[in-house]
Amino acid sequence: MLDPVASTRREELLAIAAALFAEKGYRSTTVRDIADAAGILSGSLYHHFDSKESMLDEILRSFQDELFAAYADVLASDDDARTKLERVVRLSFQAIDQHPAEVAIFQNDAAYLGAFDRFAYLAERADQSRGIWLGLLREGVATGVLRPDIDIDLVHRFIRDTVWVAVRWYRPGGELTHSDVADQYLTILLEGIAHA
Amino acid sequence: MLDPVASTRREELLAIAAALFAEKGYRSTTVRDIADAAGILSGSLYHHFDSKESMLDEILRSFQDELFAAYADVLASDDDARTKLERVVRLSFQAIDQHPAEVAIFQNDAAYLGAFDRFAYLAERADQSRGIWLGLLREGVATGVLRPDIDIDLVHRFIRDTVWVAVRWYRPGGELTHSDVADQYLTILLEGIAHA
DNA sequence: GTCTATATCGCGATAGAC
DNA sequence: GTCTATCGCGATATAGAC
Repeated sequence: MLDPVASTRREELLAIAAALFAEKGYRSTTVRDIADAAGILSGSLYHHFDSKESMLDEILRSFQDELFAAYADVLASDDDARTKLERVVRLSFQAIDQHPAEVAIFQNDAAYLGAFDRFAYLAERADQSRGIWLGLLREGVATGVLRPDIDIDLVHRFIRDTVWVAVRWYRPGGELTHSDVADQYLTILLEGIAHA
Repeated sequence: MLDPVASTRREELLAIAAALFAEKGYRSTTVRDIADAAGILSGSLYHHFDSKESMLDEILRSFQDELFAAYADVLASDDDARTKLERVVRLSFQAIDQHPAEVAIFQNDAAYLGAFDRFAYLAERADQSRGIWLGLLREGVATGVLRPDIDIDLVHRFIRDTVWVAVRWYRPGGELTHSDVADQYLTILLEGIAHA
C-alpha cells in the first residue's frame, strides 16, 4: 500500500457492498444495488473489480485475517484457560462491534459459499476456530476451572452460535457496548441464570 | 380436509419445497429447483400453487400455528416459572427435531420476509414469542428462582438465539436426541459451565 | 396432473466512447 | 473513472395441448 489515498474509492465501494451483502444476503444483492448505493452505474463497478465474487472475497479475507491474528495474540499469552476463554469471547463481541457487516455475511452466507473452491478458506477458518475453542475448553476442564460433566463439543457449538448470532441484534453505538454484552454473556455462560 | 388423500401430492410438493428453501434459502431456490426435485416441470407446479410465495406462506403458517398452540398449552399449566421455562426450551428443541426445514427457513429468511405485508405475521409471532419469554423470565426473577442481577432482555436474546440457531447443526435421527440437547443446554443456561 | 412453448423481466458481465 | 448500450442467460409465471 504505497499510496493509501489511491485505494480510498475502492475501499469505499467495498464498504458499501459489505453493508448490502450483510443486509440482503450475497446472492440477493445485485451489482446494480451496489452501484446505485455508490451513485454510479453497474458497468462502472467493473473498472474497480473483476466480479461481484471478487468483491465478496476481498471483504471476507481481510476480515478473517484480522480476526485470527487477534486470536493468535490471545493464545500466545500465558493466561490460564479461563482467562483466555474470556478474552476470546470479548474479542468476538468486539469484532461484531467493529465489523458487523463482515460477521453478518459470514453468518448468513458461509454455508452456501463453502461449496465453492474459491471460498474453501472459510471452512478452513471454521475448523481453525473450532480447534481454538475445543482446546481452551479441554484445558479448562483439565485444570479444574470448568465443570467436568459438560459435553465439550456441545458447549463449543453453543458458545460459537450465541456469540456470533448476536450480530443480528447488536447495534454499534447503541445503548449496550460490546463490552457490556460480553460481561453479561460471560456471567450467563460461566455461572448460569439460576439463583444459587 | 374432507379427503386427506387428495391433498397428499400437494403436501409432498410443499415438503420438497421446504427442504430446498431451508437448504439454499428462499430467494436462491428457483421454482425449477423445486420442480426438478419433484420430478416434474416448473410449469406444472402452477397447477398446485399460485406462486412460489404462496408455497412459502403455506409452509410457514402451518408450522407457526402448531408451535404456538404448543406454547399455549405450557403457559396454561400451573407449573412454576422455572418449569415452564424448561418446558418451552424443550418444546423448541423438539420443534427443531420435527420441523427442521421450517425452523431453518424462519431463521434464515424471516428478517427479509418481514418487510412484505404478506409475511407481516412473522413479526407478530416474533413479538408474541418475546412476550412469552420475558414474562417467564420476569416471573422467575420475582419468585426467586432466577438470579436478580441478570438483564432480562439480554437473557431473552441469548436464549432465543441459542435455541433456534441449533437448527444449523442438529440432525434428527443423529447421535444426540433433541432431549439430550435440551438437557445439556438447560444445564449450561441455568447452572453455567464454571466449576463450583 | 403434466406437458410444450413462450412472454417478460432482471441478472452478471462486456466493449468502447468520453 | 464513469457513461451508453447491449449480450446471453436464467428467473417467475402463463396459455393451451394432451
